[in-house]
Amino acid sequence: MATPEALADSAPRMRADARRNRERIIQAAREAFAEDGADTQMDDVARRAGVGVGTLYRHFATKDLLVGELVRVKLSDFAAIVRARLEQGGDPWETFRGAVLDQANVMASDAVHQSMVFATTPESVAQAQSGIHAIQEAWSEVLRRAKEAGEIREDFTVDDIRTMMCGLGSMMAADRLGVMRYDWRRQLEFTLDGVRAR
Amino acid sequence: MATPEALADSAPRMRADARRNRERIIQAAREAFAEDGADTQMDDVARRAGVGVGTLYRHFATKDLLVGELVRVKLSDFAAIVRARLEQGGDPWETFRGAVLDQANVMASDAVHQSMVFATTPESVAQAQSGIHAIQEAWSEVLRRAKEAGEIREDFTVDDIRTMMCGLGSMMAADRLGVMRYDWRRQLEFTLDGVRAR
Amino acid sequence: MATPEALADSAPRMRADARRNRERIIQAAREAFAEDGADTQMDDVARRAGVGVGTLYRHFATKDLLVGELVRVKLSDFAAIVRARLEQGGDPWETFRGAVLDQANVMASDAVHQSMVFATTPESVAQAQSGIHAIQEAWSEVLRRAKEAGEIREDFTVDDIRTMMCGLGSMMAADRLGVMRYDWRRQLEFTLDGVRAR
Amino acid sequence: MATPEALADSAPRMRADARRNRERIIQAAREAFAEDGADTQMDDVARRAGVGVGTLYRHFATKDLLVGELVRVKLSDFAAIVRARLEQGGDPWETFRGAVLDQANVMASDAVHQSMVFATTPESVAQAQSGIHAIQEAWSEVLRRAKEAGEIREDFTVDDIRTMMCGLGSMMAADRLGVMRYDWRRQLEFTLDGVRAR
DNA sequence: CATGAATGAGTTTTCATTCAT
DNA sequence: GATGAATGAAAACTCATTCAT
Repeated sequence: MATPEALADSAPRMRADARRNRERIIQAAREAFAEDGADTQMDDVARRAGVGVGTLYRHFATKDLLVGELVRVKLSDFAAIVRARLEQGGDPWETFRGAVLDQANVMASDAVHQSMVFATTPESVAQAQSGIHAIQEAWSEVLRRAKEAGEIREDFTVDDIRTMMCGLGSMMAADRLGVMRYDWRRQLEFTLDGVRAR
Repeated sequence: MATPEALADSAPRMRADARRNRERIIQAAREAFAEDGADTQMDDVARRAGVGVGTLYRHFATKDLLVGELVRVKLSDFAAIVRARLEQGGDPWETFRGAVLDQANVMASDAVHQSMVFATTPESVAQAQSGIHAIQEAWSEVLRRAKEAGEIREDFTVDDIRTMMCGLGSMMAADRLGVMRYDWRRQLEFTLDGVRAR
Repeated sequence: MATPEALADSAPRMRADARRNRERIIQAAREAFAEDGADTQMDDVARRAGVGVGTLYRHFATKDLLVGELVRVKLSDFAAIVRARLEQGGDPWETFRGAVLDQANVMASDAVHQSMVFATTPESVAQAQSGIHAIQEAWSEVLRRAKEAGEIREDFTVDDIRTMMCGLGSMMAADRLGVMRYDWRRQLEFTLDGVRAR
Repeated sequence: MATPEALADSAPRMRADARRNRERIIQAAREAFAEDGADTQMDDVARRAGVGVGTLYRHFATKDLLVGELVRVKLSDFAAIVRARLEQGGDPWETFRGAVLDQANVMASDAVHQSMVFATTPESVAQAQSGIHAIQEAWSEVLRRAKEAGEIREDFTVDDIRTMMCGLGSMMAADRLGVMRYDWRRQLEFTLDGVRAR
C-alpha cells in the first residue's frame, strides 16, 4: 500500500537493482512486522525479501533503522491520505473527521501500523524524520482550517492526534488478539465528540 | 502498593516462609516489570527477590503465570481503588471520573499494566481471572450510578472502560520510551468529555 | 512383584511406619523407572510414593543408592526364580534353559529390569551387593549341575549369564520403543544353542 | 574413521568453509558422543569443533538431528565395512563372521553406536534413513551368499543381525561403565556358534 | 522423623550483527 | 555488491540435593 513516492523518496540515487532490493526488503518487512510485531527477526525479513541478510544490512545497518524506515513510509502514506481529504475541500470538521477515520481504517487493516510506536527508538525516529514532517504538515493544515471555522477545540494540537492514533492502534492490536473485544470505533467517536468545539 | 487481601487471595494455605517468599517474588516482579516491561528476565526477578530461580519457578512454573499473577493482583488493586471511590459516595460523575483518574495514575507508574493487554496469553488470562471479575463488578456499579444520575451516556459500557484503559496504557508506554511526548492526560480529558451525557 | 523377603532383607530394624514408607518408595521407584528409565526424577518417585522428597532422601541418601536398592531387589527376585527351578530338579540343561527363560520373561514384562544396568554406578553396586551375591550363588549351582552332566560348554561362566541378560534386556527395551522389531526370543535361542555342549 | 563419501553424502552443495565446519562438527560430535554417550552437551561439541554454538545449530537445528546424522554416518561406514568384506570374497561364512567382528570392533570404541538404538527419536531416524538402507542392503547380500553355501541357518535374517548388534552394543556400554565386566566377545562367539548351520 | 520449600549450576536454544567468500 | 555462514551472549527452564519448619 506504500505509495511509490514514499518509497522513492528514501532512495534518491541508487542502482536500479539495489533500489529494487530495497523496495522488496521494505515490503517484506511490512509483512513480517504485520504478522509478528516487534519479535520479527532480521533473517525472516531477508528470507521474505528473497535476499541474504547481508544485503538487508547493507540497506539498513541496524534493525532500528529498518523500523525507522517502515515508520517513515507509513507516515508518508498517512500524510498522503490526509492531503487527499484536504484537497477534496468541504466542511472543515468533516475533513478532520474523515481524515482521522481514513487513517484509522488503514491502521485497522494492517497490523504494522498498530504497534510500530513500540518499536521506536531515537535512531528509528531520526530515520523517519521526513515522514514525521510530512504528516505533521498535513495535520497542521487540517487543524488550522477546523479551528478557523470554530469547529474544533482551540487547545487541540497535532501532538494530540499522534497520541490519539497511538491509543487507537493499541485497541486494534488488542482486539486482534481475540481474547476480548476492544471496540475502537466507539472509543474514537467518544474522543472526537470531546474534541469538537461546542 | 498491593493490598494485603489481593496477595493473600493468591496464596491460600502455605508455609509461612513460602508465603513470605511468594510475596517477595511478586513485589520484586512488580518492580522489575514496572521498569522493564515484558522483557524482564526471570533471573532478574529472582535476584531482586533475593531467592534462587528455582524458588521463583516453584511458585510460578512459567513466566506467563507470573505475569498472569501480576495482572491479577493489579486488577484486584484497581478494583479496590474503584470501590474506595464508590464508598466515598458523592457526585456520581465525580466518582466515575475520580476512579478513572486514580486507576490511570497507578498505571502511569507501572509498565506491566500499560501493556497488560499484550502480555496476555490464555494461561495468564486464566491466572488473572479472579481479578478480571473483581474489576468488572466494581466498574458496573460506578456506571450504574452515573447513568441513574443521567451523568453519563447511556450507551457507555464496562467494555468501553477497558478499551479506554488499553488506549491510555499504550500512550503511557509510548511516552515512557522518551522519544516523543504522548500526553495521555489531555487525551483522557477529551474522551471523558465525549463520554459525559449532555 | 518383589518378594517380601527381598524387601525385608534390606530393612532389618526399623519402625513399622518407616518400613512401610521404605517399601512404598521402592515400589514407586520401580514404577517410575519402568516408565521413564534413567531420566526418572527423585521428585517423581517421592510423589508416586506419597511421601516428601525429604523422606525419600532419608531412606536413600542419593539417587545412586536408590538405584542400587532397586537392583538388589531385582536380583534377589531373580535368584528366587532360579532357585525355584533348581528345587524342581529334573534335566540339568532344562533347568538352565528354564531358569534363563523365566528370568527373561520377567524382564520382558517389566521395563525397570531392562535398563537398570545403565543406571549402575560403584555406589549402586555396593548397595546391591547382597542381591548380586544371591543371584551368583544360584546360577553357580545351575551351571555346576549342567556342566557335570556335560550339557553345557565348560568355559561358560556366571559372568556370561549376566552379559547375556544385559544384551537381552536392551533388545527388549529397543523393541519396546516400537521403532523397529527386536526379536529377543529368537536371539536367545541362537545363543543358547551356541552355549550347549556338543 | 568416517569415509569421505559418507560425509559428502550429507553435505551436497555447500560453501567450502561451511562444509569444512560441518565436517569438523561431525568429527567433534563423534568424539564427544563416543566418550560421553547421549548426555554430551551441545556446547561441548561446539568447543571441540572450534566453532560457536550458533554454527553448530545452523548445521543441526536440534540435538536430535545431530545424533541422527551421527548414526547415519556411522551406519554408512558400517555398510562400507561390510561391502569391503564382500568384495574381498572368500569363504561365505568367514565373510559373515569377519564383517560382524569388524562392525563390532568399531562399535566397541564408540559410545554413540553402542546405544544408537536408544538415542533414537523419530527425527533422528528420519535423518539416518539413508544409512539404514545402505547397511541393510549390504547385510542382505552377505546372508544370501552364506545361505547359498549352506553355512548359516536358513531362518537367520537381517533383522536378527540388528538385534544381535543391539545386544552387543549394550554389553559394550555396560562394560564401559567399568563397574562389572561384560565380555561381549565371548558372548558373540556363543551366538555365532548358534547361528551357524550344522 | 516427615515435609516440601529453596537452591543454583547447568542445559538447550535464539537472534542481532559481523565477516569471509 | 551480494551472499549466507559464523558468532556468542543471553534467556527460559530443570533437577539432584539441602535445610528450615
